[in-house]
Amino acid sequence: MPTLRDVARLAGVHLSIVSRVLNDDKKTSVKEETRQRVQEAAEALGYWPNALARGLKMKSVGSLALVIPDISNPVYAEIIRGAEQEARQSGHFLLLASTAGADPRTLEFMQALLEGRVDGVILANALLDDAVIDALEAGRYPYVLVNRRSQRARRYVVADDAAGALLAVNHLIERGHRRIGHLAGPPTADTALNRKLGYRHALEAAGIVFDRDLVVEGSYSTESGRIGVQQLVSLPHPPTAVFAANLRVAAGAMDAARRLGVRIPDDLSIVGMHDAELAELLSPGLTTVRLPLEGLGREAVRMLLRVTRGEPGPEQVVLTGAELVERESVRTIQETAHSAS
Amino acid sequence: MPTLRDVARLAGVHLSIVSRVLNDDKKTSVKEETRQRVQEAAEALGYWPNALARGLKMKSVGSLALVIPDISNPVYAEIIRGAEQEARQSGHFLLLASTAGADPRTLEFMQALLEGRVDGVILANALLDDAVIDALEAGRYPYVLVNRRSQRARRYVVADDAAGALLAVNHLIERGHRRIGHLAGPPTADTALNRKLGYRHALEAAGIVFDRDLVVEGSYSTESGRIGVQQLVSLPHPPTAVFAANLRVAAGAMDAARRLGVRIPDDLSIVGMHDAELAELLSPGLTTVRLPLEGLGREAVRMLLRVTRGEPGPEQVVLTGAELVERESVRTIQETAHSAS
DNA sequence: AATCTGTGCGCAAACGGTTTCAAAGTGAAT
DNA sequence: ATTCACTTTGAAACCGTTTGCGCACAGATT
Repeated sequence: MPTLRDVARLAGVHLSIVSRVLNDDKKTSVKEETRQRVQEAAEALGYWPNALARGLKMKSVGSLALVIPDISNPVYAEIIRGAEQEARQSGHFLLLASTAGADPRTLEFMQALLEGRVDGVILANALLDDAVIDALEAGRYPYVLVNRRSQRARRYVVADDAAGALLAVNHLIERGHRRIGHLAGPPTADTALNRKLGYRHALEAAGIVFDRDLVVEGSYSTESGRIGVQQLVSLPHPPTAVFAANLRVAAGAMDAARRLGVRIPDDLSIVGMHDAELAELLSPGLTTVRLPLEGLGREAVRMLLRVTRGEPGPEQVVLTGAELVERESVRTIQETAHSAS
Repeated sequence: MPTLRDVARLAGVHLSIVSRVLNDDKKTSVKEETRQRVQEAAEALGYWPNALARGLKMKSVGSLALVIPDISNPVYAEIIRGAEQEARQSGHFLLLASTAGADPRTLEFMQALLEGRVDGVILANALLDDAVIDALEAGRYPYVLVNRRSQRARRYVVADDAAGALLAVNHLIERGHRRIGHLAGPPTADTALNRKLGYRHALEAAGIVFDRDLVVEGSYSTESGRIGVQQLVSLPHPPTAVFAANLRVAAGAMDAARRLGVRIPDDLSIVGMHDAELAELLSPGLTTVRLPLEGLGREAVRMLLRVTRGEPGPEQVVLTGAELVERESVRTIQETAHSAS
C-alpha cells in the first residue's frame, strides 16, 4: 500500500506536490516536467489514495449508505438500483446495510455508520423507531427517508401510494367487481395507510359502500396474505376480488387460494401493488400497479447529496406515475343481480 | 460531533486519558474517580469515536464488504443473512456493495472499497474477471470468494454443487424418469459446471446414456429458463423431466411451459437448485435442492476475519449438506415401454 | 543595482484518534 | 533523608491526507 510519501520519494519531490498534482489543484502551479514525473511515479507504484486519511481531513468520504430491513424483499431491489445509478453518476459510492431484524440496535448501528464510514444515510425501513429519527435530527446527520414518511422526519421521498391504490381498485371496479376486499399492510407503515386510503376513495367514488369486514390488516409478508385470503373467502358473503397492499401479500394470497381450491381469477380476482419479476412468474400472472421505485431511489440520493453539501432544495417529494400492469389475475364480471336490482 | 479533546476538556484531563478509559486499556491504570469523571463527560457530550481517525491509526475499521452482482437474486439473500449474523457476532460491520452490471469498473470499485473503507471483501460474483482476483492477490488484500471458485483464487468457500445436483437428478430417476434434460447455467460459472457434472454422474450411475441434445446451456436467468424449456420440448423426442441449474432458471422454465401449454408436472417434471420462498410460491410448488447457503456466508466471514488477523486456517472449504425439498413439480412415471424393453 | 512579479516548490499544521515513553506524585522501606 | 517501586497522568509521535503560507529563484521593470 504505497502512500503519498512513497510516491514523493520516487518522484523526488515533496509529498504535498504529489497531492496537488494528483488532485489537479488549480491554486498552485507545478512545472509540466515535474507533473509528469509525479504521475509516472504514482502509476508505477500503483498508488491509490487512502480513503480514511482523506476522509478524516476532508470530513467527507464520498459514500452513502442505504439501510434496508430485508434484502430479500423485491421492493427494495428496484429502489437500490435507482439509488445506485444516481450515486455512481455523481461519483459516490453506495453501500448497503441491512438491519436484519436487529431492531433495538438500529440506533447504534446508525451511529457506527455515520461516524465516518459514510456521509449520509437513506433509510428504507418501513418500520422505524421514532427515537432513531429524533437522534438523526438532533445530531444533524444527513439522512433521508425513502418510501416512508414520518411525523418526525423532515426529509423523505415517497411514491403516491394512494393514487396507485386508486388505480388498482378502479381497475377491479371497471371489470365489474363491486365486492372488493383489501389485504392491508401493517397499520404502522405509512405506505399501508395510504394504500388503504386509496382503496376507500376508489370505492367511495364508485358509490360502493365500505364494508369493514372486507379489509383485513396484517403485515407485508406472504404469510399475512395467506391468512388474509383465508379469512376473506370464509366470509358469509365473500368478495369477488381483492386488492393486496403489496406484492408479497398478493403472492401469499394466491398461494393460499390455490391450496384452498379457490381458483384465480375464476373464483377470485386479485391485483397487487408493486411490480417485479415475481408477479410475472406467478401463475396466473399477477396484475399489479407499478410504482416508480427506481425513481424513489434516485431522488433520495439526489436529496441526500444536496443535504450533505448544504444546498437548498425540496425536502419532501412524492413521486407520481403509478401505472397498471395487466396480467391474468383479474376476470371481468358480467352484469348480474347487483346491477339489475 | 464531540471529539476526544472535548471530552478531555470537560473532564479536566488529558485526551490520552480519555482514550484509555473509553477503550478500557489494561496497560495503564487510572484512578477510579478520574475514570468516573471521564465516563460522565463522554456520556454528557454523547461522544462517539470517529471511525475514520481510529481506522487510520489502527489500520482496521471493523467492517467487511460483501460484493454481489445482483441484489434481486434470491440466492444472495441467504448468503447475506449468514454473513451478517457471523459478522455481527464477531463485532464487525457488514456492508453490501452491488457491482450492478458495472463490470469493467469492478477493479476500481474494489480498490476504492479496500483503501480504507473496509478491512476485507467477500466476492459473490458468479462472473468475475480474473484480472480482479490477480490484483487482489498481488495487493495482498484480504478477500475470499463465496459460492465461486477460481484457478487464480487461493481462498474460497463453496457448496458441494455436484452432490446437490446428484441429489436432484437421482430424485427424478427414482421417480421413474429416464429421459432427463438439463437447463445448465453459464459455462463460465464454476457452480454451473459442477452442477452439470453432478447431472452427468447421476445419469451414469443409473446407466442412462448421456444425450448431448438434452442439455441446453444458458445463463442463470429466468429468460434463459424460458428459452431452454422451449428448446427441450420442441425436440423430436423430448424429455419427461428437467433439472434446472438454478431457481430462476426453473421459474422461467415453468413460466414458459405454462405459456406453451405444457403442464407441470403432468407433461414435464422439473426440479430446481436452491431453495427460497419463490419455490413455494410458484404453482405448482417447485421441488428443489436446498443448499447450505447461509453456512456459506458464515464461513466466508470467518475465513475473511482469520485472514485479516493473519491467523492460519483452511483456505478452501466446501460445505456439504444439500437436501431435497419435495413439492409438487415432479410426477412419478409408471414403468412403460422403456423398462419393459 | 535594486525592486517587483510570478512561478515552482517545500514546510508544517491540521483532521481525531492510539500508544509509547517519560515525568510527576504517592507511600513505604531503607 | 534518600531510595525505591508503583500508580497516575501528560507529552508527543504517528497514521495518510489536504492546504495555507513562505521561500527561492527566474525574468522583467525601474
